[in-house]
Order: sequence, then C-alpha cells, then structure tokens
Amino acid sequence: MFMEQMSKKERKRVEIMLTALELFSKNGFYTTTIPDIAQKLQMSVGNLYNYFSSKEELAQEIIRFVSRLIGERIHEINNSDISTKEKIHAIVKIYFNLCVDQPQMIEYFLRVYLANREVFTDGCEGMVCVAPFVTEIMIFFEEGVRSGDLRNQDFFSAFGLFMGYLGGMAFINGEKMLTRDLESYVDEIAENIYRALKSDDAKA
Amino acid sequence: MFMEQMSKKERKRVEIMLTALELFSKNGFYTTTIPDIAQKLQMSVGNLYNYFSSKEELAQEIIRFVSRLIGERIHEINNSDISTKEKIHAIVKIYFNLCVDQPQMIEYFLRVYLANREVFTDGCEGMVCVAPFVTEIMIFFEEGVRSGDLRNQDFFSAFGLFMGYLGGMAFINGEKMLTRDLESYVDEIAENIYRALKSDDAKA
Amino acid sequence: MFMEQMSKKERKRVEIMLTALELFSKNGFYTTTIPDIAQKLQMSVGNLYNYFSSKEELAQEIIRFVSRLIGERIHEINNSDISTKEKIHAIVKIYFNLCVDQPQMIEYFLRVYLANREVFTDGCEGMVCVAPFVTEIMIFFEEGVRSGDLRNQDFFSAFGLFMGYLGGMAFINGEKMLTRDLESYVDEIAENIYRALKSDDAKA
Amino acid sequence: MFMEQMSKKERKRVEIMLTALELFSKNGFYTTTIPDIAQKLQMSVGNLYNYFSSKEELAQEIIRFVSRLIGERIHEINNSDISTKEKIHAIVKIYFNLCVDQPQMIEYFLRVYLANREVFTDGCEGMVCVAPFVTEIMIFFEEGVRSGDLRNQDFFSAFGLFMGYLGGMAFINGEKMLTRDLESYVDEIAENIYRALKSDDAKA
DNA sequence: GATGAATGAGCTTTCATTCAT
DNA sequence: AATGAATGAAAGCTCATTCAT
Repeated sequence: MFMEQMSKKERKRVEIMLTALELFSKNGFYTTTIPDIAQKLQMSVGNLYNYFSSKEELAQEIIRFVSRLIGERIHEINNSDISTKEKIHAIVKIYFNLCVDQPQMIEYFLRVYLANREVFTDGCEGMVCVAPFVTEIMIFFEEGVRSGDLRNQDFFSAFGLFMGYLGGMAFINGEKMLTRDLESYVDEIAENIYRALKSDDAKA
Repeated sequence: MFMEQMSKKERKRVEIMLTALELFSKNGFYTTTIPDIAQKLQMSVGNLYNYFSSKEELAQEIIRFVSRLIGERIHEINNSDISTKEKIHAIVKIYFNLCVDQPQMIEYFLRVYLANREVFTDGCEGMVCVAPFVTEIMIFFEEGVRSGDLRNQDFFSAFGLFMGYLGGMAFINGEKMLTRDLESYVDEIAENIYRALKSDDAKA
Repeated sequence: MFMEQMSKKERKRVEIMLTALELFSKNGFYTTTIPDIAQKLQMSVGNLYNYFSSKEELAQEIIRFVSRLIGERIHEINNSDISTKEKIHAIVKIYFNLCVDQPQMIEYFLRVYLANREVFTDGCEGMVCVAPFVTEIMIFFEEGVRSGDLRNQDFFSAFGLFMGYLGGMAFINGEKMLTRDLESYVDEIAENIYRALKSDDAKA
Repeated sequence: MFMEQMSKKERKRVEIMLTALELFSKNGFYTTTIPDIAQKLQMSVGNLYNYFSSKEELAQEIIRFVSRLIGERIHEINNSDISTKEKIHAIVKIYFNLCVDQPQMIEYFLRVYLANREVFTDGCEGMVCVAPFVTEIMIFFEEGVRSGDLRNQDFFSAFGLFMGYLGGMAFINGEKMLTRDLESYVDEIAENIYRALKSDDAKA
C-alpha cells in the first residue's frame, strides 16, 4: 500500500494527519486542541511539533491530502470509458460512498476547510489547496461539453451545482435528517444533475 | 420600519445581534471575541451580558433572526401569483441579492451556523432554529409538485439541490473566484435548477 | 410584634436582612450575589442600596441582629429562677430548637460570621457584633461560679466548651451525619457540659 | 524527610498545596485567587493547572492532606501505652501545638473546609475527605469506653464535645481574644473534657 | 526524535456598585 | 423611593507554542 514507500518520518506525518482529520471533523478546528491530538496518538505535544510547525500547517496539509485523494478517485472516473451520464452517476456514487465510509473526509471539507477560511491562508488561498480535486471536476465538465453531452455554460455554474448539491446532501445526511440511506439517493440525484447540465439534444 | 414597535431593550438586542452577525460572519465564531463585539458597539462587556446570557445564546438568536428574515422573503414569493419557474427565478434572485447586499447573512448561515454545529445545540438542534426558512422552501416545492410543474421526488433531493447549489455559489463568490458579477448568474442558475426539478411534461 | 413600632424604612431593612440571612446561610457569603437577594425580594438592586450601603454592611447588620436575638433568649433563661444545671439544659434546648426551626441563624453564625472574618472588620472587630450574645453567656457563667455550682476557671475555657460544643453539634447535624433527631441529644449534651463545668462539691 | 521519596511532580504538587493552604487559611477560599497562589510560587497560572485541574480540586487535595497529617499524629497517641486521661491530654496538647506552630492547618479546617461546604462536593461529601482524622478520634473514644474509662454514649455527642471544644478554642485564639498563651490552657481543657466524658466509677 | 513542564496572553463570564431616569 | 442598564476590573481557566532535558 502507499505507506510502504515512505520514509519513517513521512509515515508518522500521515498518521498524525489522519488522527487530526478525525478530530477536526468531529469536533471542529478550534475546539480540537493540540494536546487532544497528541493524546489520541499517544505522543507528546512537543514531538508533534517536530512534524508540523503549527496547528494551521497541519490543517493545511490535511486539506491537501484529502483533495488529492478525492481527486484521484474522480481522475479514475474521468479516464474510464463510460458516457457522461454514467460519469455523473459514478461521481455521485463515489462521493456518497465516501460520506458513509469515511465521513471525516467530507466533513473536513465542509466544516473545517470551507468554514474556517482564516486558517487556510498563506499557501492555501483561493483554490490552491483543493486544486487536484477541482481540476478533475473541470476536466469532467469540459469533456462533457466537448462531447456535446453537456450544455456549454460558465464552469462555476456547473461546478456550484455539482459540488453544492453533493455537499448539501452530505450536510443533511450528517445532521441525520434523511429517513433513507444516503446511498439510496444516488440514482435520483445523479438524474437531477444530469437533467440540469445536459445539452438539449442529448438523449434523456 | 420594524424597529419602531420595539421596546428600548429589544432594539438594543437587535443592534447587538446585527453587530455580532457582522463580526461572526467576517471573522468566524471562535475568532470573534465578546470584547470585539462590545467594542464595536461602544458598550461594556458586562452590559452585553445583560442582553444575552452567553456567546452561544447570542449566536443562536442570530440564526433565528436570519432564518426568519430570509423565510419572510421567500414567503412573499410563495404567495405571489407567478409560475413555478418564475418562483425559482425569484428565489435565486433574492438569494443572490442578499449575497451582494447583505453578505453577512448568507455567510453566517454557511460559515457560522452550518460549520459550528456544536454551538447550536440546546434549543437549536436539527432544524429548529432555521425552520422558518426551510418551511418556505418546503411549501414552494410541494406547491410545485401539486401543480404538476415539478417532478414528485424526495423533498431532500430537491432541497439539497436548491440550497446546496445556492450555498455553493455564495461560497465561490465569497472566495472571489467568479470573474463575473454574482447577480449575472441568476438566469442560468435558475434555468439549471428548473431543468433539474421540472416534470417531464412541463413546458421548457 | 416588634415590627409594628418601626418606621416603614426600618421594616424594609429587616425584611432585606431576613432574606439575605437565608441566602447567605444556605449559599455562602461570596456565592450569594446582590442581584440574588434583590430578586428574591422582588426589588431592584439599585433600591437595595438605598437601605444598605454595601454587601458587607448588610452582612454586619445581620450578625448584630442575630446576636441580639439569641442574646435575648439566653437573657430570659439567666433571669429565670432555676438551678445552674437547669439553665445549662435550657440553653442547650433553646440552641437546638433554633437549629431545627430557624437553621439559618445558627448557620449564619457558623458559616458566614465565623468563617469570613475579613467581611466583619470596620465596626465588627473582635466580639463587637456578637457582644449581646457573648455577654449573656458570660453572665450565666459568672452567676454559676458565684453560686458555687460551677468551678471557677478562665471564662474562655468555659465559653469555648459551651459554644464550641453546641456549634460542633449544629455542624454535624447540618451535615446530616446524625442518625437521631438533634433535639433528642439535649439531655446527654447538657449532662456532659454540666459534668465538665460543675464544682466538685456540687450535687451530681 | 517524606518529600524525598516523591517524584519531582509529586513534590511540586505538595509545594503548591502548602502555599495554597497558607493563602486560603489566611485570606479565605474565595478571596484567594489562582493568580495569587501562582505569584507566591513564582509560577505561571497556566502551569499551576498542570498540577491541579481546578481551584476546587486543589482545595480538596489540601483537606485530604491536612486530615491525613493530623490523623497520623493522633494515631501515634492511640498506639501509645498511656491512660485514657493522658491520651486526652496528649490530643489537646498536639492540637494546641498545631494551632500555634502551624496555624494554617487548623484554620484551613475551620474556615475553609467547614465553612465552604459547596466547594467540597464531588468526592469530598460527608466525611470522605476527613476520614483519616475522624477515624482516629473514633478509635480513641471506643477504646476509652471498652476499657471502662469513658461512659458509653453516642459517638457524636463525644466527638462534638471534643472537636467542637478544640475548634472553638482555636477560633477564639485566632481572634486574639485570649489574654494567655493558648498552650497554657492545655491542662484545664483536657480536665474539662475528661470530666465530661469519664465514667462515674473512673478515678478522678 | 521524544518528553511534558512551563509560559503568558487571552478567553468567557461575573458582580458590586453607580447613576440617569 | 425605585428602577435596571451600565460599568469595568477581575476571576477561573485554556491552549498554541517553546525549550530544557
């Protein structure tokens, strides 16, 4: 697995990031303390600072990590030989799977990264830290337009729809407001997205 | 205006809420301090506690206030005699107007209320504090379905699309990622929403 | 009763003192706030300051009041035509009755006056504020000695025994450590005190 | 001495407790602040919280410490091969010595522990935190009864006499009301206690 | 690398007291 | 006499970060 080719120090960095990811997602950035993280890792606070020079740097590395990971998943979908409609379905499915299996990642995105912008400055401005992920969505969209499956419109109109919608559902699910399983929504939500974006001459 | 029929104490409460709303939205809940709020109001810290018994209570009252206010705007649209498609357009317009004219309100929703759920417990669980707003969206959706304009689907599928999309655009706009004016997006975004939700036999 | 010959202002002062006595005894001097007292009296804090110029003055007036009241009870016993042994019994009885019927008074003595000496300076030093009560004990003791019933010893040796003992029992009772009713201890405790103080040639 | 076998952290805890004991006794629990204690120790406020998690916990640990220490002194007396009458004398002597040499301890008992019961809850209810001391008095009393030296009576009647009396004298002494040296009272007070408790057939 | 005691600024909250009305 | 909003100093406590070991 990917941990194997890393140095011991890199492996420890990842371990710290995964633990901090969990705590930040569950309890929030400001309500999670460095001692909390160190304790869960059975590590001293002083030593934690040998791996990350500040709480902010740690938070930034985590969003880069998460963005890269989600980006990779979408990259695979972009590279697969399926229709635009099927790609939408696949992306929604991947996203909701993540929400259920690794909720920390999506929660981190919504409740740490998006909500505490003041933490993600100095090297994380704009989209810098989430570029791998945004780029893949952009590729998906442009290929859909080029192939004639999607209407040509402002990228952000499409991006906001796609990501806002999925994020919104993730939030509603996190609040335990859904009566059904989140994964059971995949079909209808993929359908809604497709209807919103498809070109008028695309097949239903 | 509405301030006139209030007692002096109620007016001061509203004044405090508006100032805190501004600071919380701009700087975040945890990074805004009570002394910050008091200073901006030219008021002593102690006196602020004569109006709100804790920072959390203040935050909760603000979300109730904002939800009521946005709910009222949508209520007017629901009551107006226009088509479902036009209602979608009107809601998007209202929302983006707010984003531009009173960005604090939308930011508060996205970055304070949604992001710091631990603050909104004890009287604000689930949707309690945003009910006025959610209810109006629900009414809009159900009337659209009843009239045959919208497909009948799970409410949250529609709600997530609508609100996730608008929230996503507000966020992107707040990040200064858009090259155009947010309000110039109203048409295409209303169109996307309508396409996603409309029933198959509705007119284009 | 005694309230009748007072001015309206004096009556209000007593009312405030009785309420503060209750709260101070139950919750302690520092944990009881002026707003607490005002609220229980259905009175504004500002107005309370028209009657007492500070929290400390209020506390001092209360101890004078309590000391005078207990002093009067003992005065009656001193003036009654009974033996020294019977007087001891009567004082213990009066004291334990008070503990049961008006526990605030004894508690105030033990937990407010004795414990927070820093509050009772400037006009309450030494025994000044409890003189009425101490004086009666002194009279009791000196008459007992003069009559030959009690051994002649240092007044404070006797006073410490008498009052320390009763105070100790009141404390133990307040802590709910006794299995029996406090009043059922009157006989044996009066007996112990008498044995400790009586002169060698007095009858058993 | 006993500090030697402790870890560095335990030694610091004791150092903090002794300093806090002094300040709490002299100035009271509520009028002594954490910054006061830290300053006297030449230590930062934050660091003090590395040793005790709250002001209340600190106060509780102190009473346990004091109770254990006084308990040990009485334990030695209980174990020594002297008459009941001599034991009473020894306990009074030990107690008055403490009052003179280490007044903080007795004052802490009387003015912090007994007076501020609300501080000593959650792990200090009833007698829990003073058990070592109370237990030794109980042992003394029961052995005295068993040996026929003391009358058999309710334990609390005897305990209240013994401890109330000594506490009362300590208080009077603390108030500078005595004209003589406290230690000069040992004989007559031990005598009074013995007279009160001894059995009728015991020798004078 | 690893530890965790130490720092100190800053947080939320409290409360006796004052004073304009 | 009566009100209660206003003050402001100070309290208990937290926590990111440092540093001697």
